[in-house]
Amino acid sequence: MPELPEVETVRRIVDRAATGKQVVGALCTRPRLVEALDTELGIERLIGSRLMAVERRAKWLTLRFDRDPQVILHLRMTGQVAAITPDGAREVAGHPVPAYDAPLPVKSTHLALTFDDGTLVYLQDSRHFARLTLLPEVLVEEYLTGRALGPEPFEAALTPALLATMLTARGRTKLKPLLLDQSFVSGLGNIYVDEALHHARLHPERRAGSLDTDEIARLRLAMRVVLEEALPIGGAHIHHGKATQINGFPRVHARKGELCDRCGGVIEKYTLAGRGTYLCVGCQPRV
DNA sequence: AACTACTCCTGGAGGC
DNA sequence: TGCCTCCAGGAGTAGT
Repeated sequence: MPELPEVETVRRIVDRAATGKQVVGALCTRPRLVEALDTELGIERLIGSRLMAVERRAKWLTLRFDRDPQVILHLRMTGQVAAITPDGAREVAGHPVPAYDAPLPVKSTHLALTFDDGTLVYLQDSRHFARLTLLPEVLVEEYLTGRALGPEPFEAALTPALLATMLTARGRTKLKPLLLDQSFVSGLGNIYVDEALHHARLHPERRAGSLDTDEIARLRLAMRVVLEEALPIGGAHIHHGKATQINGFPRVHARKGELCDRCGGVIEKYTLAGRGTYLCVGCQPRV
């Protein structure tokens, strides 16, 4: 599922392919994908606009144009973005379905932007959860602020001391649902929470307030490490509950029944907070 | 504050 | 092969 590394990969792809170029065609085949705030609805209103920057905050992308409306995009669970440049080169990121080398567009291609040099940007979303918001520039910041996003794990502001304070404030909450809560820390989703907790050798049901100083430091480092190692490989490669390991990642998620690379323990799966949760019984003790 | 349940939605997997 | 059922979960909201 698109989490911070996958969304950052999408950001880089769209930025490389289309920043500085002008929209000459905009087509949306599924009206519910697009919502408009304080502005007229209609993706075709982007025609004539020049893309100035592609920004990311947690899992939210902002496409900045030289005139309104601006675009905020969230891929949710099954969003996928592809950019095809005039030389035929293609870059794809996000959800693995459809296959990255599938001919495009496909049935689930709901949005197509054409730029002035012929570059195409497609949005696929088989389950229709992705949302694209059109809004005036003056509302972009307010919209993102309204998401009440906590700090991203990379932010310098997220010091061990701050994390300790935050954990204390949510002392009775189990780590897994807490790390999934975007208002606590932002950017992690189900995959990276499992990976971070495994890296930190912490059980997903540990209470936030029960961590000692060393464990807090481990958790902080772990969140950074798992995101960092996923970025160069374009995020996790998980398809139908099976992980394809690249450079040893992911280490637990979608690896039920396999053995932990670190301790040789068995990786188990169960449901916690309504989410498929993977952990190593060897190195993530309950206590 | 913490937790559960529900909504959005479809494609693929598994059962028979 | 074909039908059926179930499951996957990011964010938002509502209810306990």
